[in-house]
Amino acid sequence: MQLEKVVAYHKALADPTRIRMLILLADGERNGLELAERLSLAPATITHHAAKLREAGLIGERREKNAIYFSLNEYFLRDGADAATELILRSRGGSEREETKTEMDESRRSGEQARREELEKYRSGVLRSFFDREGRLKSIPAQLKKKLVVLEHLAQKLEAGRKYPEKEINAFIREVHPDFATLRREFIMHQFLFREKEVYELNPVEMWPRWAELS
Amino acid sequence: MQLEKVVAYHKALADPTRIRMLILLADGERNGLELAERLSLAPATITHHAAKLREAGLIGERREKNAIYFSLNEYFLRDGADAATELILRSRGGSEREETKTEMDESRRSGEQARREELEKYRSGVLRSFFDREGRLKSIPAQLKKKLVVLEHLAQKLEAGRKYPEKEINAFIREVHPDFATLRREFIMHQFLFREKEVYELNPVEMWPRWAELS
DNA sequence: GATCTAATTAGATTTATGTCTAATTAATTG
DNA sequence: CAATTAATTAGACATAAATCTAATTAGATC
Repeated sequence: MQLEKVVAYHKALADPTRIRMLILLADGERNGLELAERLSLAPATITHHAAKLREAGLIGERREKNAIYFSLNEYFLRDGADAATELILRSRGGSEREETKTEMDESRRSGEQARREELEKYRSGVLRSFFDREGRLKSIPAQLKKKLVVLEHLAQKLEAGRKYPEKEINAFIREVHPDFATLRREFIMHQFLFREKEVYELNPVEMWPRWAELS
Repeated sequence: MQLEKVVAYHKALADPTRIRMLILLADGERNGLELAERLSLAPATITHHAAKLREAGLIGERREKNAIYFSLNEYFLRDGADAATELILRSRGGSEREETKTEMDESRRSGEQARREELEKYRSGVLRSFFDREGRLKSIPAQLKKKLVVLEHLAQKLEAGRKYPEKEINAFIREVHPDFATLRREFIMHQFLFREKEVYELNPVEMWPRWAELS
């Protein structure tokens, strides 16, 4: 998933030897033995680190004779850095009030409490109007906020960390609505689920969209 | 040093739990127990991760009552990402020829060989004219390229990985030139050395400036 | 095909890291 | 000051990671 990608990227850069390799490569191609020599390491160690950099997409390689020349993938380097900040900061932005709890007096606090209740009322209202008594989805809401409420409700029935093959996801969705293809796509688009080669998995809740902040 | 800072930053982000904490914090302050609850972890685990995020400067904290509220330091998040790409890509840029070894025929190759010899000739020329027979520096070159040759020459006499207290560095420099303050500053400015509270240490050679590419 | 060079794999070792439980400290409130 | 709540520390455990040596594979060359 996105999260794991970001973690892998940072893991790749979380070692001084690998950074030094990249600095060297930023200056031009180098083969394994050259890198080993420059960094005073055994060739096997270079192979080890090269594998990690390769997985993160940070280097390219090219064979010449029986040597392999590594090069820096500058694009991925910049791109990975962006992906991380975006993943983390994506959500934040809407409210932006930044009002600390210290400053909140009792009346405000109960105002917050009231808001929570109001949201829950909105939520249950949406659910009541879009699901029938058997728990089947009558239709897919057109309005974004309502759609997210519905998707969240369904996503909560899935198990965190468990891997669902496509068939299973389809079956799960079909239990509540015939158009499993559309709903499956919505789950992906809105980051409730992520797919990795035909296998679906729940994203951590922090990555789910926050409909409460929508108009 | 810079390198270690960059590594520490990436280490901090190289764990899914910590990323999830930051995502949560991007949405607003949270105290330890709240985080533990949201992530289904023991409070002690949050303390552990908070320490790492704190070291990397990625979070701020604020005490209220007997709870501690953490918040995302958005500035450091973006800044750290930049620092990394800059450290790696800094040097590259000058030549930019990007001509692979495959394309190089024999004549080109010997041209490269010739260049290397020429550089070495330049280098020894500079050293001969700026150092006297006792190995003392006659004067600090004004021209950047020559200055770098001189600094590199001196830096090579220091031991990689060893920590030099200020006194020692001063003594080392004074052996070849009376103005140790100026030279010490030059070493820092040009990234041969880095300082961390009165202690100096050699940067890895990849971080040294490449005078060969200067005019 | 024998030889050489470069890279990889396998396996061992050591160190670092993430998580937990239990005990402890810190601050707040009755 | 007793009781409560939140955070930290200490220690244990399990897993992951970095490095090395030795053996193996891959390609090129004689």
